Amino acid sequence: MDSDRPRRPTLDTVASAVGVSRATVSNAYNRPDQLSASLRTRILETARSLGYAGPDPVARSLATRRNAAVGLMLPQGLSVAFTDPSLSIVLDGLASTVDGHDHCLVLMPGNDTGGPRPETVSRAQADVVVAYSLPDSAPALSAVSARGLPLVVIDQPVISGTARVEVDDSGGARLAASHLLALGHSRFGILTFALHPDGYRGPVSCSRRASIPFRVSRDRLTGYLDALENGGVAAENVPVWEASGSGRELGREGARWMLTRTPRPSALLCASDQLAFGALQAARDLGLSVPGDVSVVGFDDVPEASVSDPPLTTVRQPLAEKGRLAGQLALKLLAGARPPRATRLDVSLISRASCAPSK
Amino acid sequence: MDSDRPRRPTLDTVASAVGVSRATVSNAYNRPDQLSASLRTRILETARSLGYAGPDPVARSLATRRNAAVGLMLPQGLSVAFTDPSLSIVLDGLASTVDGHDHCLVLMPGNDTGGPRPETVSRAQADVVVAYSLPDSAPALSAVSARGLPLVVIDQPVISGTARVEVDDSGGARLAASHLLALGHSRFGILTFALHPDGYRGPVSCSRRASIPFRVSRDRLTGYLDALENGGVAAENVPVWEASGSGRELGREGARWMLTRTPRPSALLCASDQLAFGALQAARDLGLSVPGDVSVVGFDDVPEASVSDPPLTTVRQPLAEKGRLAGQLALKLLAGARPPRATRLDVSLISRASCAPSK
DNA sequence: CAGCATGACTGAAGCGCTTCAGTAGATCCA
DNA sequence: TGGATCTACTGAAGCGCTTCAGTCATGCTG
Repeated sequence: MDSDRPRRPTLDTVASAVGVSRATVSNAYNRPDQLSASLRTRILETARSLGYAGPDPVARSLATRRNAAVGLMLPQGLSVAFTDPSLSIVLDGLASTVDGHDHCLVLMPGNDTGGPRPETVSRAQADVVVAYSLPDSAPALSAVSARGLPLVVIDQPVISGTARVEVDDSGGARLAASHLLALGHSRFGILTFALHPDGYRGPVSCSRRASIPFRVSRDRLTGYLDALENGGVAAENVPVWEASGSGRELGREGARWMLTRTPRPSALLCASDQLAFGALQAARDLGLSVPGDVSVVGFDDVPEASVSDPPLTTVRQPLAEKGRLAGQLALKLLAGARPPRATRLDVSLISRASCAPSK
Repeated sequence: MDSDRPRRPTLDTVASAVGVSRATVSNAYNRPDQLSASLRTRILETARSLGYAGPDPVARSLATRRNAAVGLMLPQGLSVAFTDPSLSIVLDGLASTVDGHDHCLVLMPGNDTGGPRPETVSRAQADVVVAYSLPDSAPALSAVSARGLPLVVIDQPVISGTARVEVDDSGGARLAASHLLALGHSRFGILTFALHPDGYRGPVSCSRRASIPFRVSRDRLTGYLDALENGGVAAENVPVWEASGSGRELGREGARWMLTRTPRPSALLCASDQLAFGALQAARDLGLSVPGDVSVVGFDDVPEASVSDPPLTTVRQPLAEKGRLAGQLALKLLAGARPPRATRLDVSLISRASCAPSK
């Protein structure tokens, strides 16, 4: 307020105000043991009175070559992403791990191409990146490796040199399908979320079932179909509906289609709990009883599954754990560790009231 | 493992490989018009072949003194935050605006104190910060001003020198309450989300109604009560339940309490649609018909409100617009604009099937 | 009291990039 | 032909901080 410009104070400002070297002021903030306690308080007080808010994070990052930030790449825009409770839970595990270690989370929302733009990636101030369920060979992935940043992938296929945490999706799907087979069902319908990053929603043709870039969708779908084949149900006879996302309304739409077909399926396999909740609603809309007229299985076991009407039979995966683990891996890579072999988390079938024996 | 890692190439590496100055390489990336097209491609190709992924974002930020990142401060951890669809929508508006202008979003999740830790704030590499519905006088807010960063607040009280976007919460609440009064109701119950950042949930005592630090909760609550007083219903006779957040389950719990009181309210005013959905569920649990036995009004008008069972009468606020506006304001502040006066968005009552005349 | 740790602080070399005032040569116009 | 104007590129000064090899008193040991 007195000099030429209201330039923000820097380390130098403080240093010369106190009459010490810049290094000492830096130490006051970063290595309290390197100077006497009295000098330190003097420095900190002067800093406060000058309106110096501590070392500039960017300059610090440049000097230390560390950002204290982990980037998160999402397959879609944020609203789509956050409407999905299973993602929220994973994210929360990730964020709290990362925040607990004084690291920030930098969001890189995806767009239509199934992931963040490469430029977004190359401008992001992060020193490790977590990719959540991107389609195979998303451009964002190569952008990360071009920058030489360590990468943790969640729910993705193998990319060499990266850490990975995943879940046994096809095993879980088989669990679900086998459960329904054991209950005597023989007319099935499958509700899945996006198989391709093109926004399509509707019945799934054969050609569309080939070369699915989203690993999770692919594994769950093939898990269902494999188990059904083993149970004597031919894949051709199983209608599949692809929703463009995992929203409840999308599930409702798909289930409506499914439940108004002839013959009507007696059991619905849903690739997520959200889709299953939508299916529950669709059944209600049509005056069908669950599980009286139709059985429904979900996937994820989000908290609401235990209190829905009826409570949902579903495949549990440890969502929070997944996020936490990804966060820990990211921090380890940051500390210089080599990427460990993939961690695979277990799934299990949680049987509730949305399934009943076939009549 | 820390040994001779091949140092990443820098601008210098590329410059001397091509045989030009560093400035020219920089221009190749940032000001294509400053050099001949042929030289530019030669530089870019050499860069690629050297494995140079473009200017380092941190160094660039230091030199330009801009981060191309906006920070977002949230009142709570991410899962709580993202479970709330209204927040998701706001966030999406914000994120897409910001991403569309090549800016990243840096997340600063809150903790128990009702906002991010001050250290998180002072280390964040953002050059403008958006605060979403923090409690009055959260420490994070002073941390922002200590750093001299421009600030945009959403749903907050006035903080001088900041931009602000808000909604007429008390007006909306009055709309909702007046609607029910007009339908002849006289026994009310109010379901609100957190009034204080202490995790409490349960009935709200008088002392707790004083000095509520969350502006939104405060305005909606007083809006309801004002309108009811005007309609001849004394505030003392209106039970209020405070949920610790805005989750559906929390609403269900509160509504159960409300609907099992004697006398039973004939109308429930809910501070969010999520709480209202929970109330719908609670009514169903208790075998009560909505709106036959009890009328329910929400707040927000999230997409699901139009398809719930029954469709929800609610107060609409332009959520996506709120986020978009906040993003635009942030970008403007970044461009050097002075904080404009607060933008207040309109609300309106959307009448659906969850309310009926009192019997 | 020589010899030697120890504690407290400093100087200066970066970290990788942007930017701006120049400069050298080519082009143009009269 | 002689300036004026362009075009294409360069040199060097930062941006604000960390860090590491010193320096210099001071206290401790035998």
